Amino acid sequence: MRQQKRERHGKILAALGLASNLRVTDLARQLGVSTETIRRDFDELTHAGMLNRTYGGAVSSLGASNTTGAKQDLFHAERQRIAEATVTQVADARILLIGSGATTVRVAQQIAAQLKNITVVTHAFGVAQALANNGTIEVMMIPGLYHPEEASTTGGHAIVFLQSLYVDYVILGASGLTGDGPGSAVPEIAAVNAAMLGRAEKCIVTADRSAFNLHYATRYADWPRVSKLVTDAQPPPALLNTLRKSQVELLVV
Amino acid sequence: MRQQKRERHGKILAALGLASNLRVTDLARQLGVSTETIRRDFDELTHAGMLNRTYGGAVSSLGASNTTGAKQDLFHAERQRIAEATVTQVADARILLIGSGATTVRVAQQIAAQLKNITVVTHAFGVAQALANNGTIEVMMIPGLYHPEEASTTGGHAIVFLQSLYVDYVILGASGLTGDGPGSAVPEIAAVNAAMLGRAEKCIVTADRSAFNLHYATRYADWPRVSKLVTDAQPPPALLNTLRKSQVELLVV
DNA sequence: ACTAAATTGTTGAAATTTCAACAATTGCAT
DNA sequence: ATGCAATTGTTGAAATTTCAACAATTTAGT
Repeated sequence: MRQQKRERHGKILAALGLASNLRVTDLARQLGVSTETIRRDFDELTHAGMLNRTYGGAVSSLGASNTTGAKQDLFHAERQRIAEATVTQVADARILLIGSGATTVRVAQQIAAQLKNITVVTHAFGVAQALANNGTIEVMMIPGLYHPEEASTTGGHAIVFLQSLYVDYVILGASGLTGDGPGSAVPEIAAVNAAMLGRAEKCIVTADRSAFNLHYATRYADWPRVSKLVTDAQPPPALLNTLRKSQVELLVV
Repeated sequence: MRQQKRERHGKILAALGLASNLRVTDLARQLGVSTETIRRDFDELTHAGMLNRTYGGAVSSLGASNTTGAKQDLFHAERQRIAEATVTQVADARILLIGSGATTVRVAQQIAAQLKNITVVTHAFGVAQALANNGTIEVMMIPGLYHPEEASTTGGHAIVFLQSLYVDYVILGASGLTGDGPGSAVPEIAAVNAAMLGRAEKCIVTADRSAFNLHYATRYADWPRVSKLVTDAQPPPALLNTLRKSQVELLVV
């Protein structure tokens, strides 16, 4: 009967692929064994790191939680400081645009906590949901093709929509910062960022130190068009020089 | 106090991003409210299609379809049957519109599992995220004001955007089905639904039996404009009669 | 066939969750 | 301020799960 156990474990894992969460009782009936057997199976599979227990059941440990989890934690504290500093820069805003990325979502959470009675236009799902907490903020979603990895809308519809806007500030993230300008690893996002850039009085770029000197094909702006750069470490000398020449206000937190 | 509720819902959603599964008890202690409050929050967020209940907790609905939990979500199995039946009705579609609600999110999950190379236009975050995994489906988000409780876009921008579309099918949910027509509990959603209705060759309404004879102020359609109704139980006689007179094709699964 | 070990089932009590009904509180409009 | 509606808290009983202990069954090796 040793083999039946392996078979069962395989079935359990397969079932987890179909259903995000399983219940001890259902699985016992489904596989024709007692609930205690399933419970013991869960224990073993949990120990092997294949699933996580819930009260009465189990969920896959391969869920969406760990996709970006580790990466986000890496600069968690830094992003928090960047977000807090960025919010102080837009305290007088009445309407603003916010781009996509881990840092901008953090900024949105800070805005939700500190500002009131403003309007935010965004193409990032995470930003919209972060701002929804605050009942006094109106959130406008930009149309477009949904981009799963960035959880944002992109494409022509997004860019056309932006043409009819003009706001106080635009807050953008960046995965790369070079002498040429800020860039994004995702071309579709870069295109939307570029379109956003022209639609605001002032442009604030936020990025942590990991973006320094990272070069991506899709640069979305020239430095002279950027008003402020908020980051968590002193940029390398060459970049620093370009920033000064381009009159970009630098904020290191 | 309405604001605290939205805040909590946002925190719950955020917590789901960190931990793939949450427990009612933990969340209650963490947010400093009673377990019953969390339970009610879960109910509402489930209705919006943002999460799935487990015994004692909840998991993100972004995973896959959930074949368990008859008692957890009272109409879980029914919704699954409705979703499966609905997909068979649109198997020949090349482009379709999908509305918001727990049932339509489930339909989207089924579509992601079964259809390929189609375009879906939606205003519901949950629908977009459900379809994202299937690499062959193009998802277009409708612009508009973000509505936290329904996790959908609404308002004038959404309705104007819809005017430029014409698709094969539109799939809508309904919180109430009366002799007058299908209705939504949320006026903003009803307005978008009404706008969607005119932009498709055929209109399919999906609703579980709990919607029968529920009357809301915001009816979004007359029955003659509905092509099919997919539900899980025989409607009451009066409604049945109206459906027949209005030539609504009825599908009970 | 026999034994020892592993696996699985059974049972009842304890812990936890759910559910419904009702009370208390809060927010908002008149 | 007053009243109404929405939100939240409280309570106790019912349903469900967990846990530990023990019994029954199956497997593997000799």
